[in-house]
Amino acid sequence: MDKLTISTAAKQAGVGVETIRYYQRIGLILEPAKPASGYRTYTDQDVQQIQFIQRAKKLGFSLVEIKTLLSLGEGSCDQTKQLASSKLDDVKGKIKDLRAIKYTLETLISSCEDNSSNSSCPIIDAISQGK
Amino acid sequence: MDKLTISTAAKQAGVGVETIRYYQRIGLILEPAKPASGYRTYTDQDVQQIQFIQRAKKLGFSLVEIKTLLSLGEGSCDQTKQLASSKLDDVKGKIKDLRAIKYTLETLISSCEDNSSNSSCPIIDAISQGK
DNA sequence: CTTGATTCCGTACCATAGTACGGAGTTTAT
DNA sequence: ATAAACTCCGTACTATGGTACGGAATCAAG
Repeated sequence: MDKLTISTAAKQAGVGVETIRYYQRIGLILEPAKPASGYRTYTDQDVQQIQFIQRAKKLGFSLVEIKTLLSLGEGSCDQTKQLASSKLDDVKGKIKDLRAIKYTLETLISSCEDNSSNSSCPIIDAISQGK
Repeated sequence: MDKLTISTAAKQAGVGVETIRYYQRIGLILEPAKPASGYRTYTDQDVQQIQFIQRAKKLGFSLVEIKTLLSLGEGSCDQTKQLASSKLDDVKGKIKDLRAIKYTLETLISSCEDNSSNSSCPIIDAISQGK
């Protein structure tokens, strides 16, 4: 089970053909050499690599970061760990920001629930006044 | 203190001139009428509206959603509340996703700390294997 | 051997929220 | 009154992660 066409490889990796081409365009994966005549062929390794990219994406890594991850490979555990740690910091920061937003929205929504007036809106008022 | 130039208005609202023009282009705010000759003038109300937009952005609303918020105004508290509630749901969903990512990253990083090998990396291995 | 599906490749387009550029007109300061 | 600074306006470009299009080449099936 090697020698896949691009559409078969895409199907196996769970992405679209255009996504593979896009990854090739930005240098995230290599284009298999083109045979003298005919279509390029993909291997299981290629599929694995695309799946690696998809899983790294789910962890919040950007394609640029994933490029670094791929270039580091197995042999640079320390640098890889640093990348993951800085991503973890990002994630923690985002969670903190979102929790503040969540709290504010909850407050605004409940102030709206206590509102009997039909000519004013506490949410609009609050945003207008700078909270 | 009315009759501001665009750069004064921008400064007061805490945005760039180009941001004001951009908001006008997408119909988020109105361009003041152009006097027969000379520069358009902005009022304190215009500045207030730009600040409203900035505050709504900080709550996670997109410019399209803010457009709706502005068109609803004071008189549609119910619809405004619905918009805020659905935004709250978004935020909660994002927090949940980020917490899962945070947990995974923490696990990966600590597995890296226990790693003495210099020829393999548990993070890379985990992403390769689909966790 | 012809038809239909696939591939290849370059280029353009989508959303989002701006930022930059360039030339012409206007205003302000000296 | 002239130079510097600001405004106006349209258009293009930025980043991110793809998606779409169109024509030519190639492959697979009948």
